Amino acid sequence: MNQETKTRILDAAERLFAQDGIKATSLRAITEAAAANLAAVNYHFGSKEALVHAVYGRRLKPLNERRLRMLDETIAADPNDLAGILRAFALPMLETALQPPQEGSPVNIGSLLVRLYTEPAPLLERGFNEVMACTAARFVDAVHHVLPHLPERVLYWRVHFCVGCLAHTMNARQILSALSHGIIDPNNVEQAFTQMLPFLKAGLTAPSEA
Amino acid sequence: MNQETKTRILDAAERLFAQDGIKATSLRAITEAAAANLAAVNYHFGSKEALVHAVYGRRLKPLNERRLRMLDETIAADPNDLAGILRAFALPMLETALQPPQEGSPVNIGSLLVRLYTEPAPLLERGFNEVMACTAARFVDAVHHVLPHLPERVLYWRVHFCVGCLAHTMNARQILSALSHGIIDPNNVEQAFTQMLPFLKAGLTAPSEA
DNA sequence: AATTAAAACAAACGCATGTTTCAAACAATC
DNA sequence: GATTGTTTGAAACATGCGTTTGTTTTAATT
Repeated sequence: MNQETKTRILDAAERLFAQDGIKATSLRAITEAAAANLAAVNYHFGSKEALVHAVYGRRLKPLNERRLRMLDETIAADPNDLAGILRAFALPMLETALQPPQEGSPVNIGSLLVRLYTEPAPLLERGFNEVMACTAARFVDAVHHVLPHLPERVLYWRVHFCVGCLAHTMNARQILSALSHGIIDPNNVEQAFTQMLPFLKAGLTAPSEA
Repeated sequence: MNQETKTRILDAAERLFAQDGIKATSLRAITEAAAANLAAVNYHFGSKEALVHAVYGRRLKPLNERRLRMLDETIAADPNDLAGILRAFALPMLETALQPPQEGSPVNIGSLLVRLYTEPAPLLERGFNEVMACTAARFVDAVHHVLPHLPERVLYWRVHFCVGCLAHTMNARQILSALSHGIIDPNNVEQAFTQMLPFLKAGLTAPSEA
């Protein structure tokens, strides 16, 4: 069983989905970029939708597993280490999102993720959302343990804002580059996290009005 | 000169673009929703791309003008009023993004905006980006005046994070709803702003590591 | 060497898209 | 009331899409 072509198609599709969107990426573009025949997608995956699922499935589960593993380790060491929690929350995402397209292609998952939530849609219902949602719930719990005084409603809002910061940092890189007149390199993982950490920490621990 | 059909098409296109995306919305869907003939789009606007420009042009400029007017008023009253600056920055956006589709349809600009930055793309280059970018630059200046000690690099990062919070609040409403098990209404403008304000304020004024 | 399964291939299918065409209906003006 | 310019209308255009088909090539097995 030769998986080589299959992998080439996955890599090409992943890159093109992130770049242009799922609906806007044709099988012809994918197979051309993968140096494969047009019919190969339907042969190896069955349909375009099945290919989409394969593309996401390959990346999403390992990523969230890594985030949860880091979270568990942090909590085991010190359940009140808010910086560590935020590190587990953000760093794996930033690494896979900002890293320049590596050899072998763990390509920009951030751009890939944003498609999941903005594409016309029948994808969101179909399962991948759950994996993200349950990871997010774990972080809500972890933050809640550090900040037990926060009303539930405030907690949810603030975690939501954290997700927004992270998502925007992963996806709107050219905006940051333009906003800063080019003096910031939005692909610098370490800098992104170093800047993000105090911002999120302060936001989460801010005095709550209600 | 009968502008009625033209307006009906703009309204329908705006709604469908926000809902399904630009590329995924066909002229047939638009003209059907607008109770107009298929050829009407090309007659009134020239092409689909020109229609897209018309849809955005109608909403984006007035919105940013309102934001800048609020910003000017705030600064005139007290140039160190960070909360007022953030209010001018976020509130007009939240109102047009979260408000349920009103009569006459100042429809969800948030969803519309996110399309601008995630759709395949030749849109971004074509001008609308500038209007948003120059508004953002004004807010950078305003925040910089309140927090003159912040290094430039840190300032840009933090404003970028603020944009992320705002964008995510406008667009990922179903995520917040799910995350909070339904106890938060993500369309409540006042609550969104009330929660966002202390978060952003604390994030912007946090001690900076570098 | 013959057989068989896996993989790649070129070609075509039916369908939806943006656009164009040209005639019909309408409105306003002289 | 005829004429002119504007707006609608139905149909067709070419193009690109996802998918299917039948055949050929490749690789492994007997």
